[in-house]
Amino acid sequence: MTGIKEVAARAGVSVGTASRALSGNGSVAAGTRQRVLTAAQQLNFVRSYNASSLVTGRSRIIGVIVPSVDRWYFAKVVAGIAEELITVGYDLALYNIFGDRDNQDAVLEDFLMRQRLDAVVPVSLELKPEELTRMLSIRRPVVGIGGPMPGVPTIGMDHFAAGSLATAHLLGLGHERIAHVSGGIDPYRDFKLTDQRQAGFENEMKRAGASVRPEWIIASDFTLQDAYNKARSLLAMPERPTAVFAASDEMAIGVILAARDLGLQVPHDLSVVGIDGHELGETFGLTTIQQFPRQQGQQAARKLLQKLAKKTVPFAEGNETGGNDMPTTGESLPPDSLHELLDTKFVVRNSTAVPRSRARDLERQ
Amino acid sequence: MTGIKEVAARAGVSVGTASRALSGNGSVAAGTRQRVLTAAQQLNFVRSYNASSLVTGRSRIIGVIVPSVDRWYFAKVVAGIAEELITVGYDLALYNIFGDRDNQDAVLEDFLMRQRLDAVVPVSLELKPEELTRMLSIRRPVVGIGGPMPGVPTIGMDHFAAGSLATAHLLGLGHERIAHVSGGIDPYRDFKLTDQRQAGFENEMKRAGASVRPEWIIASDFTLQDAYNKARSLLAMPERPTAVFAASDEMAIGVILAARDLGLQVPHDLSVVGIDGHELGETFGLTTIQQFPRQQGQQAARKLLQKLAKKTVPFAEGNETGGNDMPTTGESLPPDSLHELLDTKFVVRNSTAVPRSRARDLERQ
DNA sequence: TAGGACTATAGAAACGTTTACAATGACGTG
DNA sequence: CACGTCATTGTAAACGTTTCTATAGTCCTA
Repeated sequence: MTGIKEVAARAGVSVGTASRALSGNGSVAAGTRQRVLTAAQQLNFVRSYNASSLVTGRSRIIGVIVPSVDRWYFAKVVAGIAEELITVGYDLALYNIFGDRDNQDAVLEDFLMRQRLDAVVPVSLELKPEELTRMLSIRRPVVGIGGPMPGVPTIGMDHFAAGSLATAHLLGLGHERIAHVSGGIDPYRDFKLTDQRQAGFENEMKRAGASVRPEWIIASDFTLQDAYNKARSLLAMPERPTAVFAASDEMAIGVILAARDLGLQVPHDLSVVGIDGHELGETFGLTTIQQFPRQQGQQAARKLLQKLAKKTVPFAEGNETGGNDMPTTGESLPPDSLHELLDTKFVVRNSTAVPRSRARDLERQ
Repeated sequence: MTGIKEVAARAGVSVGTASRALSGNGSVAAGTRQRVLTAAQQLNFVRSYNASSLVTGRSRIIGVIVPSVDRWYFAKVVAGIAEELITVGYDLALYNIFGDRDNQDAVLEDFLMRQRLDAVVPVSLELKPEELTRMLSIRRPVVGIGGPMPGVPTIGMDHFAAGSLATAHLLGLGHERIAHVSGGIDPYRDFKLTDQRQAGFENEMKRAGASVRPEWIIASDFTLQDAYNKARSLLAMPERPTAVFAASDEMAIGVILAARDLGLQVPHDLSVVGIDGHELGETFGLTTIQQFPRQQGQQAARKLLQKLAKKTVPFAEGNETGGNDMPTTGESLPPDSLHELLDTKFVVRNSTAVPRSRARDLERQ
């Protein structure tokens, strides 16, 4: 194993000088640096990250905690973070929680504490206050993705606004009997996003004077399959909605498939809106509110790297500068400069239309 | 920062003893161990992984290299590996190549060399011989997932057998005009799996005396969207196949959707088979050959951990013992004990049936 | 009871870097 | 010309563990 000692020896300098030449810290005469560099190259020297981590206290590893990498959203987020980190030579340590609280606790205890992470990106993690405290106690920068976390900068989208927008779109087309498929069961039970999207829906309905029927609020789990099954039941009822707002594209497509299998025509018999911007939506012509998880990941990573750059690593930040010019879509969330909302894009395709009854009325005129 | 020194002091022992008590290596009196343990707990001690990595030479980090985490197969594989590693306290460093050769090179150079990985899992990586040599030169265990790699143990499925099986199923139903949608374009151009699945198809067709029409071999990219588009062209032709074997479920579903949109009935006008076991397949009633990427990941991880357990880390292994009782589905690959083939499961649902013409014949009898 | 085989412990030397400190010399300024 | 400043370098002390070596004690057996 060829270490920095050998390099120094070959270049005829001390290890200190060699280290300075190699790392770029401290001043080294141009000629000397060159000699060290070529010596290193000739010896095929690679610096031991362990050793330098030990003394510098920074590992160049960033932890990413996700509920489940194999879900569309999380996979994209991880890809975004990875994309950003790879360019600057940081490693990405992935912790997959599987929506399991025990796992989550284990991860928080076992890994975050092992001083080996320079920073952490919790994504869509619903932490209890004491867990949050624990996470912050490692005194490393934390940038979350998903919902806001007290005292932690986060990147996300405006769920309430998205719910409102989707609903307003349907109402605007003339729909009054609108169902909502939410993602609130099992592993995602206490995800705030579910409540917020639903709140946006209900709020908009109320504003328009449309009634929200409890039996038309369907709790699903973000999977196409489950939404399909539940939509079949819903749409088979004697009285059915003319439109469905699903809290995710996958669920929306489940609804579309269920409708098709029941012989209903989308959008004429049933309009469907989703949220996400899932690739599947293109093929199905799904009207949706696109978010950009990959960019959320990138943005979080950039924010983190920026924090890492200024060596000062505060425990928890009261308030941040320079975060106030962000696009705060709608007035749904209190202006919290810690929680950065990324823009979404409303994409109207042909899964939504004027309801059949209304269309007849219009023709008649 | 409370280190092992403080713990030792509080327990009234030397650091050596404290280390032995905490790590479980070497002998420590039961009472002493207990005292050390409680001291550690009281001081909230957490061992510095950097320091111990430095001296032991093992980092407890395993690198996983995937083309793109946000693809179904890779996400599942990563989840499987993560699941296995989390239980034994290993960290997972994720390298997302994005199907980009430059990135791939950068990763190989920058990361594998940084002695910080205890082992590497390349998944579906097509390496040039010199790259393979380089990867093995880090003298750490390597277990691949996907195709076989010379000198490296790998986990995968039998692509040729799957191609044969899918085709035989269609032929068995009476189909003769069968098209194949393969996954051979752009980022996946030189994936061996594409060729093998196609070879299985062609071989089986030949055996049955059915003709393989070049214009019915469609190169796609594993995405639903692209397969949908290409299938629309294919199925709109005056003469069209009665069945399609797609090299992945996502593409198969793209074909089904295209057929539906053209007014064709699946399975009566068109039978479709896929490969994968994608969850979407359930909703579409897709006949498919299931593979289990998550289990492939787990298996690879287990194999790796096992290698890691016996400290001896060979450079490259000529041959392995204990790997010969594996399920070698079909006679498609030379029996190579390094390449472990995991079982697949043929799931017949209702996207395949006797072709309409044949059905009429049968009725007539 | 003497000797050997263990067990439990302390002490100190690694592991491979970075960096604080000190020393040297060159250069510019009053 | 003397002195301060600055750039360059060497030396050695960290960083926080693990593990090797040595020593003292304990127990068993011949």
